[in-house]
Amino acid sequence: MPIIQSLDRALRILDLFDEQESELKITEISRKMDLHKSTVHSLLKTLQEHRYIEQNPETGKYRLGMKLLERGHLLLQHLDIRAVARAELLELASATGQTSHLVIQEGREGVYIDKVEGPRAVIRYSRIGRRIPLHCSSVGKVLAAFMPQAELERLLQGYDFTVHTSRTITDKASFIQELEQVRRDSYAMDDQENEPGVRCVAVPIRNHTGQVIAAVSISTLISNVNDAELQAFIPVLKSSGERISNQMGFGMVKV
Amino acid sequence: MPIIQSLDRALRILDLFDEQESELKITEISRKMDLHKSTVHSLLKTLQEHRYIEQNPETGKYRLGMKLLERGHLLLQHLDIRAVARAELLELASATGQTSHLVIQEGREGVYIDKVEGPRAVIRYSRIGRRIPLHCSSVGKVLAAFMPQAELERLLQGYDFTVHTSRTITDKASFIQELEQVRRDSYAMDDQENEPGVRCVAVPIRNHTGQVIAAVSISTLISNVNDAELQAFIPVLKSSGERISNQMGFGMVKV
DNA sequence: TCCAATTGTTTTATAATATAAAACAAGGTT
DNA sequence: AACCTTGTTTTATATTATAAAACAATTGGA
Repeated sequence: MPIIQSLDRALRILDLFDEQESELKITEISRKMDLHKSTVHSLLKTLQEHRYIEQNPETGKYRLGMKLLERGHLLLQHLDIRAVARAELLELASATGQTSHLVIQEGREGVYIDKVEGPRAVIRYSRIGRRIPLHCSSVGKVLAAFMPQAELERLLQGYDFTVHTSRTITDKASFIQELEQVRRDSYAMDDQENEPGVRCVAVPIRNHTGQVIAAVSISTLISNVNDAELQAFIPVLKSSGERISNQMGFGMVKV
Repeated sequence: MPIIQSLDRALRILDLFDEQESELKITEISRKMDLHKSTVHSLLKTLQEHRYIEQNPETGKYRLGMKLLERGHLLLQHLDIRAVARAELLELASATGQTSHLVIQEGREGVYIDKVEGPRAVIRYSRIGRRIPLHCSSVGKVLAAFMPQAELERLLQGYDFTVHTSRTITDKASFIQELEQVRRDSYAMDDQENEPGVRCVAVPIRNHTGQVIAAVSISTLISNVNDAELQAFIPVLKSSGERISNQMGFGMVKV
């Protein structure tokens, strides 16, 4: 495998640090790497320029730099939530027989980014990439309920509570009350508010900082799924949401 | 400033990724960097070997690798302990009037990584970055007592029990016995073993896995602090150590 | 289905750079 | 004050990184 020796060496310098050794001297690195100290110096100065390494001004020693944190966070953001959630969506669809969705927020709407139809599913309208309103969908209520307060206030400025069915929430005060209920219950339901005859429940998905980044839901027809069956789906869905969140880093102890 | 060009280029490749672009093709990187694609390929393969970059097997594109997360977490650990402990050191110094230290292990010694001098403090010899022996200091005894058994055995192989005062422990058997006492008491004391006239007590700091990663101590002069006063410092110090450990994730249960 | 275009990967000659020896500057210890 | 250690700088040259060329694999369009 082709390799760039000087890059290889620099990355191995980054590996020298561990929990006990947060700082290292040039001469220590030189000895551990069996490289001349002026070679080590050049490598360190390049790493330093890019902020992967910094020099403690008090001791002259070197330590890991903030760029690692920055790039590491970016990586976390990129972890494909779809890939992580896919197995859970399959499991939900199988366990309930219904359609399960994965939705993220884009601006003032939700967007379907994945969907699995169960064996008894008859919900066909949703499509990946399609948008869904926040005020009258279970996933939308979840996303709105758990967004930061300031962001929610900005969202509601001039928000258009379009009527979808006779049961749609159409005023701000009722919506806010609904969101408080969602926070208490840790799930949301839209009971024919978006589509006549269709009931959905949704729960939040959190990332490593606890921030809600998506919602996962189960969608049903009232003609196919009675009240008791729907209620029984809620803990199953909650467990699923928790597992996805864990895989997204939520609950990982601050390290 | 001296610079390694190939390292510089590799680190700039890592900078190309952002929130919108989590994956990049070799040809895209080649164009953005104005480098030949075989040059880019070599850089990417070296980064990949060290897990700073990985290749999506489905698309052939490249993305940031898990090593950034790992090194980033390590950095967080290093940052946190000083920042987290700083407030406690200030509190300890204030509450006891003495000097408080934060020490981590490096090889066969401890290293001061922070220090706060209290209003009644007269201990001046310690300096950040300075090393301290494990066998005759309170912080050293803590670090040795709570390290993994195999690591302790390796440490003691050929360990030089240098004499610092007439009270220094100078043989392995006595030292091991002392460490057993430290484990039972959950604190260590050096009673003029490192420096005549100086007595110190120290307690462990644990991370989220329970591993001891540092020690925090109070240092006193026997001429300024009598036995009863020193004994009264111990529970204060223990509480401080526990608070620091909690902030380092120790004791947190995974959701 | 076939073919062209594009992209990823490999090889290797040589232009360009990384390396370390030597020297200097700064800090720490005795 | 003197000596030792460590960090930093300079520069000749040994060594490597680079890219041109070629090949392999994949993708997209007709």
